[in-house]
Amino acid sequence: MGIEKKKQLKKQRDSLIWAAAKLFRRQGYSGTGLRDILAASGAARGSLYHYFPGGKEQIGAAAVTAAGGLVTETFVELARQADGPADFLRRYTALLVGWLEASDFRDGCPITTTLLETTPGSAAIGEAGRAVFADWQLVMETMLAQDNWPAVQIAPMATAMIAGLEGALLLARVQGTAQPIHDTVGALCTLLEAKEV
Amino acid sequence: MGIEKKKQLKKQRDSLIWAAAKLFRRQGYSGTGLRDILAASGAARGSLYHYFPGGKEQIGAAAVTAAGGLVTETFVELARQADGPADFLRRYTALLVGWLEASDFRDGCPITTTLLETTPGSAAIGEAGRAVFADWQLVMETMLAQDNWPAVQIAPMATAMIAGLEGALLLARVQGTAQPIHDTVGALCTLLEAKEV
DNA sequence: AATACTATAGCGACTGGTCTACATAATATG
DNA sequence: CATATTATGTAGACCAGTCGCTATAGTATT
Repeated sequence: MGIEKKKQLKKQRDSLIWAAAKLFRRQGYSGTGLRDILAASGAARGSLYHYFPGGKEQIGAAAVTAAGGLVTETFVELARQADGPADFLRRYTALLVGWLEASDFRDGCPITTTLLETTPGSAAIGEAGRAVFADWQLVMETMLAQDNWPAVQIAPMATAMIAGLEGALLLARVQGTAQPIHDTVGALCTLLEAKEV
Repeated sequence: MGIEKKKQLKKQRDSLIWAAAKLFRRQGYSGTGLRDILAASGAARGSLYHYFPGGKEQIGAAAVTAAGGLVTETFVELARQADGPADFLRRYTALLVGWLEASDFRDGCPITTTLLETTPGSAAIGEAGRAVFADWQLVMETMLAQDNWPAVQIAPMATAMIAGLEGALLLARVQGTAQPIHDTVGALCTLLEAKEV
């Protein structure tokens, strides 16, 4: 009972984190005020500083960790279902394009903007971001290893996959089209299916 | 004489634009105040609103156009010197890594952060960004065409090159290492040199 | 004399952060 | 079991500082 109660109580905390993550994704870190987060989550100012005595920076780091972690979970689940890295990318593309179009290309990567704004100014947010990228990298590397890629090619190829996705997402948002994602993923898949790197 | 004089007078305007571009690149759009730009350029507030009656949004768009245009010029010059797209990427990588290390990974892409923050909120900045990306795309496509790529592959491959560079630059800044750039460019070069897409 | 440009004071709105008052919950003590 | 006591969490007023922007006075250029 105590545990469930605690979970209930932590609901306010979670609500704050997710409200912050959504707002940071759309308007960036500096462009989002604590008042926006408070209004979106319905919490009071006192609650925010109770759960996050470190203020905006701390909730920023928590939002990066939470939103990045959700992407990691999606990656892991998709990697489990997919038949190799190229199939993984195609499946993720389908999801990604769906989200983009549903939000009219407003919702991009939930951590990129915040990280670009706060690197290297905030050590806490930067560290959260590096941890997320490391998780993503691990998922990709595991997939490539299971696809029998030569050991020395695994890490670089995994990085190229993440970089390609991030860059394509940026272009897609700015241009308001999913085309950059299809083009970039197409190129990555060519590379992944050739395998003779 | 009149023309030169006008150029002289426009120096304040240019100074404002470049001060803005540098600050936006490091701290983002929302994170940079007009006071910062004024202080960095040495101009007075009145001058800013004289040259940019549209205020922050207008100087933001001008900064994107100017900084993006400088990158375009670098691309064009490098494309002229390089022996094909893969060589182009390797040469640009050398430059990029040099700039990154010289700034301790503080100076990334001069337009990415601003665009992510203001898309789709600001039509003017978004339009400036799309124009820059279109220029970059044209440079890449021209290079691929000269390298005798099949017509249908040219546009997607050009997009993938830009996306890869942008994503790698993001990862490099956050991780404080040039490795993501080397890895991503390596993968792109493999693709470019195979050509059997 | 007219135009182009500079300089600064000041506006209302908003920033992140602090502080105190208060409600609720868990624990301790008779 | 009932009542004190201490954590825990909520609520909002308030602060100094900064935001983008406007208005006005002044200087320089043509």
